[in-house]
Amino acid sequence: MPCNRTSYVILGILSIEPNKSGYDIRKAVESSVGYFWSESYGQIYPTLKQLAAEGLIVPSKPASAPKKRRQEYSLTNTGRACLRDWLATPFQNDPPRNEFLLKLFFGREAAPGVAIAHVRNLQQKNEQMLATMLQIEAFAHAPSTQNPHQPYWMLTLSLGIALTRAAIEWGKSALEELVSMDAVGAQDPQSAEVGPAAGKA
Amino acid sequence: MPCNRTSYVILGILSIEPNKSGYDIRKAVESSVGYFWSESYGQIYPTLKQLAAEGLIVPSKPASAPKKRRQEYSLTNTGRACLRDWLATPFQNDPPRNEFLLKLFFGREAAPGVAIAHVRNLQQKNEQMLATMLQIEAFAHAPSTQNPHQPYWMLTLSLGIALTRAAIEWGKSALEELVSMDAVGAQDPQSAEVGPAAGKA
DNA sequence: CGTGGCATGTAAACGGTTACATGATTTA
DNA sequence: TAAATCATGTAACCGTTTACATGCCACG
Repeated sequence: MPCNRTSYVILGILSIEPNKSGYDIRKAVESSVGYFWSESYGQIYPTLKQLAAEGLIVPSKPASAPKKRRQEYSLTNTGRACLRDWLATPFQNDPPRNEFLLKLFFGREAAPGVAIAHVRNLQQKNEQMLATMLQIEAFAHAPSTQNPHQPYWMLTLSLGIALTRAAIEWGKSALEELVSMDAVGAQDPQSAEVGPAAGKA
Repeated sequence: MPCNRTSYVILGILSIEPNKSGYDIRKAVESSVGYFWSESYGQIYPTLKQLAAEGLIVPSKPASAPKKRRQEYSLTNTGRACLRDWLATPFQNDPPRNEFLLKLFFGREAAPGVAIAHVRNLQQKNEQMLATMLQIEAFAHAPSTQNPHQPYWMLTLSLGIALTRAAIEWGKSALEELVSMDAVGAQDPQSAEVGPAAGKA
């Protein structure tokens, strides 16, 4: 009866590939869902104990090298059922927290070049991210891997690519706008009403 | 010397419009940066005390109605300097946590219609969000409001619009793909049935 | 007079990161 | 044998949400 997301991430990873240790799971999270999720050891190890106590996973020693100080886990049937239940319930995304947008929103208060620097910084990160995502996509298009999960993985990847591309396009015009604002010149701060958004029905 | 983001959000809001209470600040956050930030009373009220103790804001009674049980605050010079310092330092966005993408990633484990339902759910949310954002944009284009902050606010808005549009476009093709996957799966006698519950090693 | 909104706060619980501690195993 | 990496775990701390408690004020 877990309710925290860490549990489900672990169950999900183990549903794809059993016999993983806490260490493995962390690596797997990083390299698979790393662009939209993360887990730390401080979460993983206690949660593994808890899941085992609840019977959703079972510990086992590695068959190949049973002497190693290494504890592997696999899904039980109830664990798999639990994962499926969670998958079938509506998602609820966390309230977004974007420090970049926050600094841009208050950008008027800062020195003229500050917002520009932030946008350039974001552009750089996004371009790098796009490049690696495209690499992954290209690699996945190779006909070698026939994996039943692949279509779902590709969908998450293509959303990432689409969003990053949109952000980069936005960044280009935002930079133009900010540069032209700088050229026009700075004015002294005044109070005004706080906006926008609000519509607030 | 604050370092938590709540402090800076409060300073930022007060930099735009002084003489706000904790209650006001919460409303202002919701209606201005609400699409990419949020603060709860449990954060705001203690932080206000702390900021006042540090001399970054000053409490005052409302001039119009000094009898009201209401504590307003305004920025001090050091408070404004502190805000500016923070604005000038590089942003670092939180590791993203997207439950939708998580459920999509593990979608193969669920019943066939589950991923489709999630995407449709997301589409609906995004379309509604886009509509309200466009409304705000239209409203802001009215020549009435001449506000020095407006260009920065509009930039955050236009990023929101761009990202949401991209997500909606992605959603359309994702739905097509998922529907066709379902159709193929239904035809294929072996992969049609249960997922990896019985099989899948 | 009662309801709903304004307004301020606090305590508990939760989720999560970070830093630390420890030691085994592999490889150079 | 030294260094890197595999591997497990814990304790402290931080940020955040939630639920709760309180009471004022305006309006019908």
